[in-house]
Amino acid sequence: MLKSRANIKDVARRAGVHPSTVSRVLNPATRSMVSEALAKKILRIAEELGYRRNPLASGLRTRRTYTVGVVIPDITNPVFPPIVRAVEHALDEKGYIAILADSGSKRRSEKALIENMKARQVDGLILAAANRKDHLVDSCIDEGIPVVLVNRSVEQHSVSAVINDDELGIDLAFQHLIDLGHREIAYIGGPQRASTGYTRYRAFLRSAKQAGVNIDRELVINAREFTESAGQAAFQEIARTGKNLSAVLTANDLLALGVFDALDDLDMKCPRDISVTGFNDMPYVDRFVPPLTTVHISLEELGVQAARLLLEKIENPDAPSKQLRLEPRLIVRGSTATLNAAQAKSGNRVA
Amino acid sequence: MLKSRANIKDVARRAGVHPSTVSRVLNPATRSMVSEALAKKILRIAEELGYRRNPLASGLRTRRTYTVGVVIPDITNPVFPPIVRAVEHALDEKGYIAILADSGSKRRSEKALIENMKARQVDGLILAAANRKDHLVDSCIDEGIPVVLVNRSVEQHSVSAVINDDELGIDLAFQHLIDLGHREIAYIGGPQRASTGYTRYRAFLRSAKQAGVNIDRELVINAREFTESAGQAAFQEIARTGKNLSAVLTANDLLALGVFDALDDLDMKCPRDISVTGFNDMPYVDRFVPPLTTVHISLEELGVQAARLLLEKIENPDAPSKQLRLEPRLIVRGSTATLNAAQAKSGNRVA
DNA sequence: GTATTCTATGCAAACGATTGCATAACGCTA
DNA sequence: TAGCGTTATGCAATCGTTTGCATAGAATAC
Repeated sequence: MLKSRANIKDVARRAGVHPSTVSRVLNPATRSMVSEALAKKILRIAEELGYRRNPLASGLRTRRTYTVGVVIPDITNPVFPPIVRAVEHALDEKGYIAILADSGSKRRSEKALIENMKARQVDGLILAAANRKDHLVDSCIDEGIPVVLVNRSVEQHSVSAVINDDELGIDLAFQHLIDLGHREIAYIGGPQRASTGYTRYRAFLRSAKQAGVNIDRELVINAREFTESAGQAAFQEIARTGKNLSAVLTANDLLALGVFDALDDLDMKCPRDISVTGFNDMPYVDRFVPPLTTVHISLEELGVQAARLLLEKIENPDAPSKQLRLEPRLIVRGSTATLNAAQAKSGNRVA
Repeated sequence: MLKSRANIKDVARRAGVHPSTVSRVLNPATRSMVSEALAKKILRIAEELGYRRNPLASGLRTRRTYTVGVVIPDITNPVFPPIVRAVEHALDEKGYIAILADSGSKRRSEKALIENMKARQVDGLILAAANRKDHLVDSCIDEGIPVVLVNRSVEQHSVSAVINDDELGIDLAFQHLIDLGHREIAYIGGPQRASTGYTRYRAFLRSAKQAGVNIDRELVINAREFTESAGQAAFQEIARTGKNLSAVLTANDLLALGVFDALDDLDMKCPRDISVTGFNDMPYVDRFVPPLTTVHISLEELGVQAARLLLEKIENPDAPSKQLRLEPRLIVRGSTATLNAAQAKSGNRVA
């Protein structure tokens, strides 16, 4: 990195003023402290020299770096790119940059990532992988670092978050299956340490109860991770019970894809033999075999609102934390179908 | 951001030494300048206090921020997340962070993004959206900023890049179609300002010439962008010619998806009526209707090597630039089929 | 014991930008 | 013109870290 860029001293030298005057002119909040004629002259010279403030330097002094750490569990999970893009664009509009960290599945690594970001004096953090009980989130709050969670919440309610109405989403999917005539419904959920996994599971049980449908607990499995392979394994486990079922409601789209894979292995067809629903409406699920019926959440809105909440928190640290709950909707595609006569008579003994 | 973190002065005070001594101990390259006993004491205290170096401060002094700018055109294009993840992981292993910028389709915005990164003294840039003639790349090189291009190259050969052997990839796809008996082959390419668009187009023409196949130039269209909608529009334009064809070779997977959409609109089936090939093997193409035959490139390897090349360039700025060319391979799935008798007889007059 | 050489540590300045305080300059009034 | 009040600008220190130079202290040789 060559020293080829103009700095404040260069501008000051050419304008024949002190660097502090240049600084005051370049900051709109202090510009009125300088005479208008001189301010104009300084602004012109700064532009001629292509001067750009160095946020490293100013951040050292002001403790504001215009930097936000964005920690996600897996950028290749199609749910996250739209979120990240929306976050990055919203931050950029306000002069902030996003430092991206993909934590993978290792929590220890995430601790290091966050420490790294703290050392760099990030102005705040957007976290997409918090656990319901999350020491990392706790410690950031304790240190006064603004934090916003995306699509997750923690049990400590003083943390800002943008989430979806998971209860409504699961209920929409459940009612859809009921309306199609399904009664023997399996559930494949996600890890219970995540609020989405926990809330969607409880919502499933409640929807069933409210619909007066008796759920066979052997048909309810919470997978270790929200992945295709975990979904596949969970369905295989359900298949081994030999129980009757005609539909599977899953806690996210990747789990549903895993169910598709398992059905392929068993020479079964969705939705002919088993109807399947997902959650998230991640990109491209409309192109799958079959196109996935799923609960749509607005990924972009998640990102935009997360960035907005965080910027507010940065500007006004003492303001109370907010939870924004977005409303999902059901998108019916080809993975769910009316319970047919053959299914109703013998069920689908998947063994 | 509260001032709650230990700094070098805190460590020095507790150790009873000067801050410069602490600095020397904490840098492995200068540790031997301090006595072993004192070094051990300082390291222990630094750990007790949870000290972390602040790269903003050290970067100001040393002009090394351990920060890399990563500029991509669209994080929601499934080709990029695996690349970004690989980049981010490789950088993280060496103590660098990735500043992510998603430029969208606006070149002006990209100029601002890069200027923003320069102001923050990034140690280098990884660019995934360079044009063949690219003033932004030129200016970075002129300023001595290390740059590595991903999946793109520029005509100025002194720029480091990780690319794929596009000629081989296109030839593999072309030969595959020839082997299946296709002779009336359309081509939908990408923007010619991108090296991938240009090189794949020329490779298509050359493969046809070498195979002794006469290509109808009305069946060759280079789209404005590498998007589904551009691919769809391009195929619609080809359909309007009323020319016979039995296969479409596209320059990337998104264009191929656009062709799928256009075929749906025309009540035609792939591969029954038209075989289609893509390029990149982006995630999930194996789940589409039909599963896409495509040229596989290793996205993760692109990212890993880009990060590696850049780190080398940062460490050794005067070393000659390198181009790394990765070998693609064909993945045959369900979007291509043998030319059938009915097709061969009447061709597919798509009008 | 004294002089010389080597080693370990401290000092001060640098990096780029900001800001509280001091004061020079300007404007107004008697 | 002198005195007072206000405004505009400069000064110096800060932020956290690094590093060339100076020198105190230790070790060695005579």
